[in-house]
Amino acid sequence: MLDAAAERLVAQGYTATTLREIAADIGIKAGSIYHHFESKEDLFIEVFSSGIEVMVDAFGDVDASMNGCDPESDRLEAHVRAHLGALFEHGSFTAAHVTAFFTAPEELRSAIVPLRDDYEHRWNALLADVLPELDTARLPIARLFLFGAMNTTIEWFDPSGDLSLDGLANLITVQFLEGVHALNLQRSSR
Amino acid sequence: MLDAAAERLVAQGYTATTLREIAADIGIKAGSIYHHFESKEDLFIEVFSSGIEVMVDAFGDVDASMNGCDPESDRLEAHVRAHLGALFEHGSFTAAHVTAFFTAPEELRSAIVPLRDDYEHRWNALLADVLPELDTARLPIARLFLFGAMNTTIEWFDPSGDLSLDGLANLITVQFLEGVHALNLQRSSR
DNA sequence: GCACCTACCTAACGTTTGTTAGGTTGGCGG
DNA sequence: CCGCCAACCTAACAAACGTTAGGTAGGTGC
Repeated sequence: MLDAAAERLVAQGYTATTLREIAADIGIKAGSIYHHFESKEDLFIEVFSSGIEVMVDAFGDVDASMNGCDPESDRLEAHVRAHLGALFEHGSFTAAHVTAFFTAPEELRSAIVPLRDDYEHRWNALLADVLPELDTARLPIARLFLFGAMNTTIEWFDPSGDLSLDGLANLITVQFLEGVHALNLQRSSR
Repeated sequence: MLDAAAERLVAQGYTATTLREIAADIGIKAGSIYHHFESKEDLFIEVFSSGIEVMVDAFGDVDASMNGCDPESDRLEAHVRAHLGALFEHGSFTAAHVTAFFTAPEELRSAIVPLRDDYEHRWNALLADVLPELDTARLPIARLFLFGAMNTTIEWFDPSGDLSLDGLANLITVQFLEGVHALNLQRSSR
């Protein structure tokens, strides 16, 4: 049922997704949803936080399997791969979160923001490790660049096409790292 | 009225934006909208195509003022600056298009897609000029990377903050160009 | 076999939505 | 001064929405 809700979210956004549709998708009636959730908002809070949980878990797995000995760029690439994996390989929860979060009402969003912040802080810490030469004030911007590159892939990337998820992760990582590197050179030479 | 509709679109998405809200914003009643547009869908088709028109006009202005003699990287940066200008300096039309397009029903979207394609083709041609060494098969992906970087700025960039739009355009352009350059080196050395 | 609980259903409620038919106003052209 | 038309209004319509009250089927524990 959470799965069905997530898929509808990706396709239609929050307001356009009706409880009757979700109920029909899983073969029950709309009223029965209220036996499991208190309200529509409550249901989608669960969907959105599951989306973050998938990302956080993927992040933690990479952290556990690569404890510092690899080159930093490989570590970053593994995390990029994990984030893309959360988007494309673990149901629609993360995809729903990335595409539909801003279509949800404000009250719902503010219940989710703390979880989002946690995930973003982890990435900030990671980027501070990988890019020690980067001005800390520029760190959030660098993260937003990387998130932008990763998250917009759901609008065009096809996992069954020529380019694999591994390949895409490598593309994004190299493009990002070299870009930031070039920016640093440009700034320090002025 | 189109302005009011665009602002609501950015804030709430398609389905959550009601005709009564738009009417109230400009001081009329909902029924009166039908004197100017045939339907809600019709109204928002106008909003979305205005959003593209702003982008296309900005693109054309840059093309007219920089006819080939500048270094290609400056030309690209000018186009990036123009795209960001369309997002932040010319009302909410383009912003509405970028944020809310996927929240609109399919029938509406398919009426807009041809205009979108036209704009994307222009960028493909531009990138082919600026990056002649890039494999043409990789060109659409490079464009999507660049679009991702530019378009996600509406979720975080504050034009009145420390970083100016000129500065942001430079950041994105350098990051993009160097990133693509590095990817080419990596591929050709294998 | 009785009580109980979970999971569902039916049927409706009040509200809001896009939309429409018909009426009112004010200004402009002749 | 009359006719006309654009721009707006009022008032309602059917449909769809989230939500709720009350009822039913089936399984479990005692």
